Amino acid sequence: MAQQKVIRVAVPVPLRQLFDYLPPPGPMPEPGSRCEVDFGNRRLIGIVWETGDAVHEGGRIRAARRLLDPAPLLDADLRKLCQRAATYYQHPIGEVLQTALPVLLRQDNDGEPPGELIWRLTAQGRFAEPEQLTRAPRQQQALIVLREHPDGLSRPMLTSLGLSSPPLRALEKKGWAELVTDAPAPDITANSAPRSPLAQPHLAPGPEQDAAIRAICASDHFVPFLLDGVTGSGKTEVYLQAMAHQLASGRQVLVLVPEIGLTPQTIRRFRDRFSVPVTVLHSGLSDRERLQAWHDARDGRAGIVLGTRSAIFTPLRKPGLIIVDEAHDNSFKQQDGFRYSARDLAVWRAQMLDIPVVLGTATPALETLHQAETGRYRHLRLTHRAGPAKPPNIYIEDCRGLPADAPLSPRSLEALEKTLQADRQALVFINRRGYAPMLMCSDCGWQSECDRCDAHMTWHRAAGELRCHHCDHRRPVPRRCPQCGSLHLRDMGAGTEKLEAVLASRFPDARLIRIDRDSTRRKGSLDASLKEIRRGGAALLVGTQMLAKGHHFEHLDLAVMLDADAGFLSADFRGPEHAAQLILQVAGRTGRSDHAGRLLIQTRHPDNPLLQLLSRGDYQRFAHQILEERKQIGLPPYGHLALIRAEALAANTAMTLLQDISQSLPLDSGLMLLGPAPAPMERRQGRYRTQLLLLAPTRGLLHRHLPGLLEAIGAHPLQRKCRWHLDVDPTDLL
DNA sequence: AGCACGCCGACT
DNA sequence: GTCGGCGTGCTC
Repeated sequence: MAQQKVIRVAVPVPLRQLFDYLPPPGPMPEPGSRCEVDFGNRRLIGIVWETGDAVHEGGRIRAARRLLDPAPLLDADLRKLCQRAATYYQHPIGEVLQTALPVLLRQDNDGEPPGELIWRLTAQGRFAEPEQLTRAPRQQQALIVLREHPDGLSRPMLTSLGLSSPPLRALEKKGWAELVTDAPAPDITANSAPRSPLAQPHLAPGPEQDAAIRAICASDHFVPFLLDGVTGSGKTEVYLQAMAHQLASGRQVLVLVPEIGLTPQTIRRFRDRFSVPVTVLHSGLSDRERLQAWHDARDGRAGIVLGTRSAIFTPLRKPGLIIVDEAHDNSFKQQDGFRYSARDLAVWRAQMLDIPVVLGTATPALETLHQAETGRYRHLRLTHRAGPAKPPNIYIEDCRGLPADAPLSPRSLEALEKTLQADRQALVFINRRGYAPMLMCSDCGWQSECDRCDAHMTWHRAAGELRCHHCDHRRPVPRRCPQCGSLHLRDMGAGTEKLEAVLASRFPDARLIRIDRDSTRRKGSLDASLKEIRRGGAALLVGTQMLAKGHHFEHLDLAVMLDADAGFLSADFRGPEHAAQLILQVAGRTGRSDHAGRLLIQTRHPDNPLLQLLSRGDYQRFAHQILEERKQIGLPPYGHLALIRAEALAANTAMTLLQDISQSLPLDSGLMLLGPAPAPMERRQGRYRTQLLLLAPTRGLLHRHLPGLLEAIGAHPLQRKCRWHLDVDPTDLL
């Protein structure tokens, strides 16, 4: 009898294997198609991963129920990417696919493009006059906008124009507007008459930009580029011109940006330059919109796909180029579940597609820089700011003599004052929300500690609460010390809220704008603040990372950075690298075309040689210094890391598990074990956390040991009492 | 991860 | 006498 044919299915369960099924009735399914299968006593939607011959070793083989897709949903390239990622990160393939597919395709949907929903005016609405709506300004605005776009507008477009649903619904009720399904846009990769993808002419590139553009456009095969350009050197213009080259020949471009970088300004810059459709994938999309975007990309209707981390899995009909902007940014690494690096996947995907990939940044991750310097990536440098702009000046402000309760030094205050007097804006950057990071009793020494974490609770003064920033546990601020009843409670340190108060009393007439997660919780309030800033005029901005990343402010002359020391003193070996990237990013936010900006770094370690290098704006030398240190101890990029974290409710469970596991490794393997040791914050959200770090001189050695290690954990009796995961190439060790 | 099976404590 | 606690094992 001939061998029975089976399909091997990737099922959405956390198991590192495929499951064999007999093919469902009908045509033999192709890899990449979804099918419904019985699994245990559940029914699941899996992806046919491969076909093969049945090997019956006792295990029964059930028949798949039905095939959902007549043609594969995932093309061969995307399957290869997912497979490689599953192997590399040792993550269950079924869960990798959950990340790669839009939610609606993980379910029993027909997989057909839904057609885009478009708002447009009805015949009646076209004769309506905005003056009739003076009492409903939002509806009036909606009516005006829709009048200007007779072909209608999609919800994402309306959102980007600042229109929300309620006023549109109100117009619909009046019979003036309607929601219709749009006819599909044309496939831009099809062989239509060649036309220019440009809606606006390019800017004239400088010599360095020109060289970079030529180099990228000259490669019609896989070449990884590091576009290493200081802030203001015009990386975006390089992207745009390289993109135009691809778009003109009917190829698509995939652009990845950090989570926080997907701002309306960025999107507008791409939309303004090109006449081809720009599809934006951001967290605000509904499942339906996400599915629509996925199809637009796959069917070639999207010329440019712009998105965050997970956009790396977008199918492309005819891909020509991949760009990763701010490629050093940590948000490209997923920090839970399937912990992939979208930056690394971008390079793999480009390699599989045999197309160029550009990693653009002013402060390359040391891994990336090392690849460029060893010749594996092509290093394109933009060393000058475009136009007459001068680089920002960075000053180290010695704060050793500063009293503990004064967050700003006299010199910083003076600089802020001068900036205000010049009718310009200044930013006070502090990476800490709330009023004060802890409350303390002057009499008995009690401190505001979280009962679930080894951390202090932050005083949020306006909210009248103590909050733990690690588990979000909240409680009212005690009036008396909970331990001794004393009334002498005082706050230690400063957060954005206190800075705001300090500045308000020092500069009572100044306009103050605070931007952090607390002040921007309400929808639209971030936009309102940004608008306020862009309006110009003297102002003091107080903010966290949120303000430092992704936005450029025209009127900002000065930045003061308050807690730069924390990064340099961090237990994470990448602390200084990340601190440097942040410092230069903040510095880059200052200045204007004819006037150099200024950054004051307040520090209690003014002699730190690394800080000295940064104050000269010399990231290259800073990076080489750190690379040299890493080389000595074999840390990345000279060595390769994997981290196993485990946590449990009881104090020693996770530690015992990891100890047993680490003993299962051969001693002479060449693998270096660091730990198991308690995590830097051992207790978090009521769980005790332990970690085991594996360091290997070669990637191969590291990866050879991972499957066995995971198997050992899976077989361990304590495994069920622990939550655990493996992080390959961890970026944050804390 | 789910989900069933299985074996010991306080209830209609 | 049963409902239900979560330990253990399995999923083609």
